[in-house]
This record gives sequence, C-alpha cells and structure tokens, in this order.
Amino acid sequence: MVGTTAREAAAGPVRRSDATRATILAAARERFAADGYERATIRAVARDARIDPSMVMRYFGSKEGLFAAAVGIELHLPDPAGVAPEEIGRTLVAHFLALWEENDVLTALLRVAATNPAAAERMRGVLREQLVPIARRVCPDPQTAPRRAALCTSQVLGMALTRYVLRFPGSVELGRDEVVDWLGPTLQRYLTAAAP
Amino acid sequence: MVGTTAREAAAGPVRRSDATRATILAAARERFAADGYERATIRAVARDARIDPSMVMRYFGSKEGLFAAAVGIELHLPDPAGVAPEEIGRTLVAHFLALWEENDVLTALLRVAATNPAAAERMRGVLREQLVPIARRVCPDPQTAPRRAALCTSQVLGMALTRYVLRFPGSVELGRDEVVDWLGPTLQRYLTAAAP
DNA sequence: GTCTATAATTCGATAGAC
DNA sequence: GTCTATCGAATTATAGAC
Repeated sequence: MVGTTAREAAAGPVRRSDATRATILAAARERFAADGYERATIRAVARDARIDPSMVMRYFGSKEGLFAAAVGIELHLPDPAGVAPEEIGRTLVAHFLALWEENDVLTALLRVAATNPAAAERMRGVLREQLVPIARRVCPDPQTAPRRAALCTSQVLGMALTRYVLRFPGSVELGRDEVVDWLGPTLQRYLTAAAP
Repeated sequence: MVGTTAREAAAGPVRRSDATRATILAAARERFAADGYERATIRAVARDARIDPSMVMRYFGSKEGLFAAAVGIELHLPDPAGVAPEEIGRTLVAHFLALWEENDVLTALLRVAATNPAAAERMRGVLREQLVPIARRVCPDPQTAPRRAALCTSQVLGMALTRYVLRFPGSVELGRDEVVDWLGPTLQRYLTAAAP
C-alpha cells in the first residue's frame, strides 16, 4: 500500500491520488463512525491515513466536503418483486443487518445525524425513500405507506442504535439470526397488518 | 424572575442561587437536547439563562459537571404489578411517550449519548436497569429477560430517535395514540411471546 | 455573588516553499 | 503532489477586581 513508485503511477489509469483518496475516505468513515462529526478531527483522520492534514483539505476542500464524500455512496435495498409477500419483513431485516455490518458508512451516518442536520437529511433519504416505495407495494392501504415505512425505520434504526452505536450488551449479544427472527415479524406487521 | 432583592434572599430557605441554578439547568437541557454535547457551549447556555458564562463554571465546575447535573434526575417506569399482563406493552409505550414529552432530559440524553460514552452509560442505566426487572417478571423464561428488554429498548429508542431527534416526518405525524397502538403489540410480543 | 480579562488549547483553513 | 508554518476563530477554564 505504501511506497508507490513513479513506475506504478505511470503504468495505468490508477493514479496514486486515487489510492490516497480511498485511504483518506476509509479513515474518515472510521473516525466519523467512532467519534461523531465534531470530535472526528481532520488531523486525526490524516494521522490514521498516514498523510498530511493539508492533503485532506486539498482533496476534499473542507471538513464538510470530506464527510459528504465519506458517506456519499449508493445503498440499495432488495427488490420486493422477487420476495414472497409473507417474507418481506424478514428479508428487509436481514438485508439491513448485512448493510450495517458491511462497512462503517451507516454507523457514521447515524452517529453524525444525531447532531448534524445534513446527515439527518441524508439518513432520511437513504432509508425512507427506499422504504416508502416498498411499503406502498405491499401494504393494504397505499395512503398509509409513509407511516408504515416510518414505523419500520424506527425499529431498524433503534436496533442499529443500540447495537452499533450505544453498544447495549443485550443488543450486541443477539445473533444475526435472532435479530431476524424477532424483528422480521415486527416489520411484517408494520407493513401488512390492518391499521389499528 | 430578575431583580431579586436582599429582602427576598433573607426571607427564607429559597436562596437566589437556587433559582439561578434551576434557570441554568433548564437552559442547559434545552441546549444539549437541541445541539448535542460539543455544539452546546457554556456561552450559549449562559446567554439563554441571561447570566454570565463564568457563573456556570462557578456553579457546576465544568461543562461535564453541567451536563451531569442537567440529566441527573430520577426517572421511573410504572410498577408492572398493577397492570394487566396483556396490557403491559401498551402501558410501557404510553409511559415512555409521556416521559419523553414531559421535558428535554431524555432527548438531551439520547442526542449526547451518540457521541459521549458517559451519556451512553447513563442511558443504559436509565432504560435497561428499569426494563430488565419488568421483563423478568412478565416473560415466560427469566433467562431471556435481558434480551427481551434490549429488544423493547431498541423499538422505544428508535421511535424516540426518529420522532424527537431526527424528526422524520412519518414519525412526527403519528399521534400518540397511533404510536401506542402500533408499538404496544410489538413490546408485548418481545416481552411475552415464546422465543423464536 | 457578579463580572472583566485573559490564559491555554484546539481546530479548520490558507499561503507558499520545494 | 507533499509538507511546513501559521493565521484566525472558537472553546473551556482560571485569576482576580469589585
């Protein structure tokens, strides 16, 4: 990783700056996920990435630009078309779990969203705008789709909060299968049950 | 409120400093709830409380001391003894909702807990140590009480997060009765259903 | 009790040499 | 592209006059 030479830099389209960018972004995601926005300093990110702090500014312009680049990647939920209607709850929970444990993006987003309006807005977009369409397809009354999606989001984000951010022992201890078994029926009910 | 005289100060056990303390704490709770720990500055709290920033230091020693005093109040859940077993879920949800909307303490605690370990620890104590005993009483298998309590906490905190911190429209729109109707059965199942 | 002044850090951001 | 040096602003916290 370290020690890129001029030969490598000239060998192809993979410039050294791309590797540097990727290294910075990975370090930034870790720091934002661990410390939140204000306590994750550019200096600390640079130290983790083994580069000079001024390089972070050069590549991303500002701290806000760094954060936007660190969490600005695509996230997609499964297409509900290929899923049995009675399995949509469990499928969604399993997919969310995989998404959260794949990398630090969602944890960083959630932790920062608690104090940063821009992150909260992005969180809204990531989760709600992908969940509402799904809810609209599977719920009995399309008018209630936004509320059903919000209920699902509350349970999913709550589990993510206690499991990955606050690290409550009771939530961390749960195996992935257990989470699916418990939360799956909850989302299933929020999406398909008759409104109370 | 302003203009306390020497006569008042000498009239009884209610010293002016007590009123000042209370004013500072109320302002601190608002600021912490709105901005989180790092962005809620002592200067801003003092400005809201219409006093000098140095007074905050004098009364509470440090910013950490101020936060501890602002969120260090008793919170109690209902005694499950007087509740019908099949109504425990709805009762808990209703009580939590009232607790969250009563004042800013829990919102401040949740927002700060996302980045402050001490606040996360306190959140753990407030919710878990009160919920686990309840779960132990009503669940079929006492061994599973910590996990059942964690599941309940995840749903309650998730709703609080989307409703009071992130302010997702879908969650904010929900009436209190709707929240009880939807989340009540969820907690009921987490507490009393056979483990999957 | 109250306020002014300031110390001591820390951070984001910039300028410029190489 | 990379690094040194530093500015300017904001913060917590303290010392001391009144």
